[in-house]
Amino acid sequence: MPDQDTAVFFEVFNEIGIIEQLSRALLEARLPGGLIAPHFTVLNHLIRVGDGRTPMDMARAFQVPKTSMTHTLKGLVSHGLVEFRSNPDDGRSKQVWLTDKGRALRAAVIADLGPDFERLAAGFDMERLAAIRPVLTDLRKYLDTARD
Amino acid sequence: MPDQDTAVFFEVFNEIGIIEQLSRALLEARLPGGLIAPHFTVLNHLIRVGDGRTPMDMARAFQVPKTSMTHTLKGLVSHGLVEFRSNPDDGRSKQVWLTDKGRALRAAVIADLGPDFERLAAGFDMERLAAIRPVLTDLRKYLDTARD
DNA sequence: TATATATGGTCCGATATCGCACAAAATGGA
DNA sequence: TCCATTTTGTGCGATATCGGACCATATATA
Repeated sequence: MPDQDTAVFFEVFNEIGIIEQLSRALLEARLPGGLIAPHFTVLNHLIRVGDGRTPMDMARAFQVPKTSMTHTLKGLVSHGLVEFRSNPDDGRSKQVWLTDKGRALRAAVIADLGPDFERLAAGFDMERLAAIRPVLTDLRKYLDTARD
Repeated sequence: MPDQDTAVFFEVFNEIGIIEQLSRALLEARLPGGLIAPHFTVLNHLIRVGDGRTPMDMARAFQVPKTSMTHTLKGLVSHGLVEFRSNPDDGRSKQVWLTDKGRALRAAVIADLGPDFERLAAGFDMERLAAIRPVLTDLRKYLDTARD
């Protein structure tokens, strides 16, 4: 029988897993053909933390194998949404930079999601949602640092 | 520029996506070889809502294509964790039942996660985590009904 | 400096995910 | 009842994910 704290984690992670699947479906419904959630996630990450990250930086940030990141980036490059530049500080690695097309696509997808979110906001208490955001942010940061 | 409500949804879904990836890594580190998160998720779902669901029931519950569910269930059957029974009410479909081995495995994995969660609980304010759980549950239910 | 070890990225093969098409069975309407 | 439509599950091919191996480069150590 799990104790109280572990039960809370278990239940929270379980709910988060289901919500992630549902929200991913919402997102992918607005992505152009050939792009899936991981592609958008990378574009978004590069906006949030800034251009010029290396593939390994992002593989670690998303806790995915570096081979998966290679593959995702290859898709983004082939669509002209990001570009590689050599890393002046480290000959082994590359930097990933957004193209104008990449920035524009991210903005367009977010704009397209607007009506979806508007519709959802009409049926849910947004005060409660806004209230949990800081906790989720802290939890995300905590889990991110707690893995070693 | 997205309005306030859509921004909240966007940020919450973004945090949830990252937390899901991190928590999935925690889970899969405790699963025996050959099993990945979707396998465990199915076992867990069958405990939560009860045995005897059909593959389509679960594909809908997880918002996953039915072909993906077929594949996941095939893996669980091959490991002896669930079994199919014919559906007396509908000749097209099957029912999925947990085996003793399946129930035991789920319990063992949860037990193995205990220490991980204990360690995490030591560094995070569990009051705040417990407080967001009902909101996540309501959000999950809301999103689940809002898709049509 | 010379060498061993660690790290970044890619290739390759195995498994997972998913859209499409199909067959079997159920449902609904004439 | 008959037939069209819907629904459930699976086979198949294309893409995604991931572990292991590998090379190039950086870092640590003697």
